[in-house]
Amino acid sequence: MAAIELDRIDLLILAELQRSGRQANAELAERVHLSPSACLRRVQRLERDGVIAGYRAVVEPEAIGVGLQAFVRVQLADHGVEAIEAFSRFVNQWDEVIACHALTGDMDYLLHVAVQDLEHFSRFLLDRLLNQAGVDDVNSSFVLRTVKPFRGLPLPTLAG
Amino acid sequence: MAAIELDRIDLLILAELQRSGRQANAELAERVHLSPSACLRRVQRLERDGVIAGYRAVVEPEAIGVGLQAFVRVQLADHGVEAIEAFSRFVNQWDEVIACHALTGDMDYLLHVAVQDLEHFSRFLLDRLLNQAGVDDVNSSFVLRTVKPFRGLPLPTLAG
DNA sequence: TCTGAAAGCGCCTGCAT
DNA sequence: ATGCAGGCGCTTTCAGA
Repeated sequence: MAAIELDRIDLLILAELQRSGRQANAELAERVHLSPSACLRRVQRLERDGVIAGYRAVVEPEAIGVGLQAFVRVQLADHGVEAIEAFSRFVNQWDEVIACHALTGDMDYLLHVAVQDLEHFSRFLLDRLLNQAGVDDVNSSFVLRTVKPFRGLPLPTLAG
Repeated sequence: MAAIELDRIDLLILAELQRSGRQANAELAERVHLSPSACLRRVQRLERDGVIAGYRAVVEPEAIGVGLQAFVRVQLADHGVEAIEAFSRFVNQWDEVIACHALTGDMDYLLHVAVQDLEHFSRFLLDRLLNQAGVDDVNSSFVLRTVKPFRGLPLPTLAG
């Protein structure tokens, strides 16, 4: 999966599509100094090879009523395979959890949570996370300010 | 900015575009049971009002050599306005930092870091974060597994 | 591989409802 | 607000280098 050759132009295309994923192929072609047909073939190849996994609209949280985000560090009560898989199923079906990673360190998981307000978060924490998921300990931190929003992954050679 | 009325169809459109941001307008229109022109108008309005902030290609980390991700909790040495702004400038210009939030709790910031490998991370930590950014203390956790990748924000009414 | 041309399709503006 | 119709631009395929 990691043995796909990407040349300089591929990386330029990826950088452009991470920045602006819906620009017309003609425009993209001009930016990377290629003809539209050659550019399209490269994009389609990147999609087929799974380098580009998809495209997503970036939605402004406040516009849809997401007024509070939190990062919740979680430790499970039971580290058996079944408990781990059950926890994975739960976080995948809860919409408030917008991302979840298993981490090294003294806590097992880091959850990125998006909710309307503190009351919504409280319900999520008490009714769902602490009640259903087999969780032993949680540690919540609320987002005060987004210093750097996600704008895409760093690309080799183009990066510093 | 938060006083924009979104009806049920707007939310359906947002859900669709978060899932698949580059689908043709005709396809989107059919999915939300609208004519293409009516659908396009709504999408353009959502873009103009800033509800849709943009579109982004989703790139597979491993395909571009990002083999290690980490979450780094950071405490600043100095909490003056200048030190805070300097830190913000640094994380915004470092490509390895793919997201950064100021948090409540005993640490000031949470950095989401994407690098090639542990050696790359080591250079980032020692040369950049600890050396230049006015940092007092750091706590790094590495991503073992992504249990739930980011797939978009939760939308009211459509969510549970 | 790329470029260039030709054909088909979808976008996007009118205007009417 | 939605739907319909037209011009226009883009996407996409196919030869040729």
